[in-house]
Amino acid sequence: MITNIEHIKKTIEEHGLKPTHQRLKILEYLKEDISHPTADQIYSEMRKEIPTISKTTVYNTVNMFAEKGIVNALFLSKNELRYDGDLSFHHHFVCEECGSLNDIQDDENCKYRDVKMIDGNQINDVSVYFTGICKKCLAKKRKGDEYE
Amino acid sequence: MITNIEHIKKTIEEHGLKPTHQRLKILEYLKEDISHPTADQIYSEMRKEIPTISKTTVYNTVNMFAEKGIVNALFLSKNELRYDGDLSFHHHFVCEECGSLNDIQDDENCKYRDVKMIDGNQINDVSVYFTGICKKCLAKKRKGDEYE
DNA sequence: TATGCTTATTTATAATTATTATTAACTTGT
DNA sequence: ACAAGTTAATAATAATTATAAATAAGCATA
Repeated sequence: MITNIEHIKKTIEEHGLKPTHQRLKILEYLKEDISHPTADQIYSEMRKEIPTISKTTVYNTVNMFAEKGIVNALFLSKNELRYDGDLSFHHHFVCEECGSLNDIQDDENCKYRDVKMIDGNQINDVSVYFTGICKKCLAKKRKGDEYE
Repeated sequence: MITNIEHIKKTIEEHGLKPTHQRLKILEYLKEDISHPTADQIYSEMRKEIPTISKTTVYNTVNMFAEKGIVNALFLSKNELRYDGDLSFHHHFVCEECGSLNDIQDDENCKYRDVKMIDGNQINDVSVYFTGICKKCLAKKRKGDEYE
């Protein structure tokens, strides 16, 4: 699926927002970048193309996007609110060693996917977060062990 | 299960920490209170019994507890880091309307409970967060509809 | 049991950082 | 050109962390 600029524009308009230059660029970036950037990282990236952009605009825009459900806000660790333009059902893994964040594809182990109601509460969304030690850090550890 | 002060003390010592008055009281509170308080709420509560306690101590203590795995840190929304003294496997539900936070007991729908490895990454912990509209807010809405 | 010494812990203060509020300037469509 | 919405610059707020001084606890020695 190609996420071209026309598609981006359509998404923004469909949610009742005007497709301004800033909004188009920010959403385009969030759809293409898989690193789940913070508002500050988005700001730095946007300044390359829109040098006059302000942090306020970035915050306003991503907040609106998140409210409208155009992107997902990820609460992964203290002082780090990240944004994810990938709306497909997937999970997130944070490495306790290096702090890296990776997507985990749902493999049918989470049966909550289609749950609509629990204990009388209406469920709109489910997020699954994993923490542990990532592939790379495990390899590094094993390599370290050889010389101990 | 009674979480008495001796048990609290043992838990702290077993994790290599000295069972100071402040630490005992903070952990005792986190084990008894089910409201998942923020650091600030813990600070307010502790001042009732330890009027000289500082915020720094609260932050240091809960950070250490979370690092050692004595309590869980919950990242639920921006600007709100909450702490949970209940280490049993359970999930959390945040109401989009009123912001309330409730526990959700695991009902075997999350098969990730015992997963130890995904894509070569070592999994140490899994957290499931639900968002939606809580029982109370649903009732309020229905009541409101009657008069529309 | 008391005394000093050492280290860990707590406290008070200041600094930092992420985010939001405010308001003026700017765009865009009619 | 006008009106409405959007952006940008600045200031304000709030959560958290850093720093360093004060306190408390542990322990050996007398």
